[in-house]
Amino acid sequence: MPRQISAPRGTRDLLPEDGPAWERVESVARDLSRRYAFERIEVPLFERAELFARGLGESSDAVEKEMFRVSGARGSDEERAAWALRPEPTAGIVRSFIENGMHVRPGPLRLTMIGPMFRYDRPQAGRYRQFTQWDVEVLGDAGPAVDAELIELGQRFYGELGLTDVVAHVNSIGDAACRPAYRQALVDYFGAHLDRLTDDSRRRLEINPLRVLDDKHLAGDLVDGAPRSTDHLCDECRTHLRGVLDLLDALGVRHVVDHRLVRGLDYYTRTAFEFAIAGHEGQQQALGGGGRYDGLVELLGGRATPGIGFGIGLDRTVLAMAEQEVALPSSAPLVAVVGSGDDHADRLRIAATLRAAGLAIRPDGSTRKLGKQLESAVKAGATWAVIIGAEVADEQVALKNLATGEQSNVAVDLVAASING
RNA sequence: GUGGCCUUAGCUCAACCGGCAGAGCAUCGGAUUGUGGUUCCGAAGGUUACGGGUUCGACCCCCGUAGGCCACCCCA
Repeated sequence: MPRQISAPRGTRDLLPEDGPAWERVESVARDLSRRYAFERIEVPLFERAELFARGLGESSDAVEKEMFRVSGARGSDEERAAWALRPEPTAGIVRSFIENGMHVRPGPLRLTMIGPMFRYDRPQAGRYRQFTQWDVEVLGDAGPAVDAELIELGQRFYGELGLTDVVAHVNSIGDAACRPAYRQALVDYFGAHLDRLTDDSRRRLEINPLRVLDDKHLAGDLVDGAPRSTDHLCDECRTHLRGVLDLLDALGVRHVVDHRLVRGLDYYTRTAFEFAIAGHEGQQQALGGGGRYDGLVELLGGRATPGIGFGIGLDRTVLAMAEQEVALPSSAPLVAVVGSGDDHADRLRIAATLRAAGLAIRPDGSTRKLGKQLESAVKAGATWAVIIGAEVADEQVALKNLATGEQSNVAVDLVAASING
């Protein structure tokens, strides 16, 4: 017996019973993408590692310790270390935007994608090394209206899935004009309380002071006394944030201003937001997040173009739906086609006819007795059975409702209407 | 990357102090040749995660590895 091989750490298989919830989540995401006029884009699952290092920032966790390196079979060590699986979608999409000269397209450009992301992190419930995100990006729109529109879109997504208790956390972390002063204010403040910081935070204070605010070990009074980014915004950033918040109020979108929300990636400017679910204080409460990245396109070599987007974690969304026991819409009826003896030609012929009429058909391929075939049909989730007998000579079959047991002879042409009626 | 708990049949779990690995559910087959769900009978399913060690003897004790869960770090 060969040794058994198991799935890589931090990955899992989606099994047939997981299908309906994922179908639901993906179909709502796709339908909202359509209704919000996003166009589909696909970019590679791996890129040059340098793209992520430059785009997300060397000091971001995703680059510093979660980069999932891949190597080609040939080439120098240098070449083989040059690739990484994407930890998030934005850098690749912006790369594609620049590379394909998309700035000449009529803007603003609204792009969307659903696909797997990879982070070499320690696995935990709701945290995987391969996970799936629904991503939307808008390039070429600097105004606050699009910020509000995206936050509203995220909230609508959860709402349409039946997830309650999702709150949008919103903050502004300023831009190139005002962030340096805010950084300095944080350095001054936390520098005066070095003894109360963790080692990690002391290190962050030098590399990226904003992220000290992320530290959950920070004492409450230290947090309350810390400088707030919203108090250090330049006029443009303050006006922008005001605009976003006013629009959210006008739209009735549930949100809170969260002064500790700074986001882990370096490319964000101004608006940062996160969708958090209640009841997960601390842990994996972030179902999705995003923000504005007005400097990223230029940073990656394109002409200056404002951008904003979000990524929503579909794994955590599915998990939250299971926890809250959200009901899934009932699926289309499944019809089994059963018969007796070796009448498979009739079974398959009628199955094809019914499929052409749009029904989901599961023909029984066995020669087992009818009772066994019906039993297996029920176990497979069929709600109707088409039983083929002598009447097939007149293009008639017995149509049985497996829930009620009712049965009657119906012309093959009328089966679909009988079931759907 | 740090720490704690855990791993026995597909699933949920038993197995006394170290003495022949079991049950329920699920699966498959059968209960006088055309109708399922209940019931009854039966079958199959295991290198006890993997590798070493101690012992006459290891699911059980020791070491290592892998994986899972939880809490950190951080995030989706």
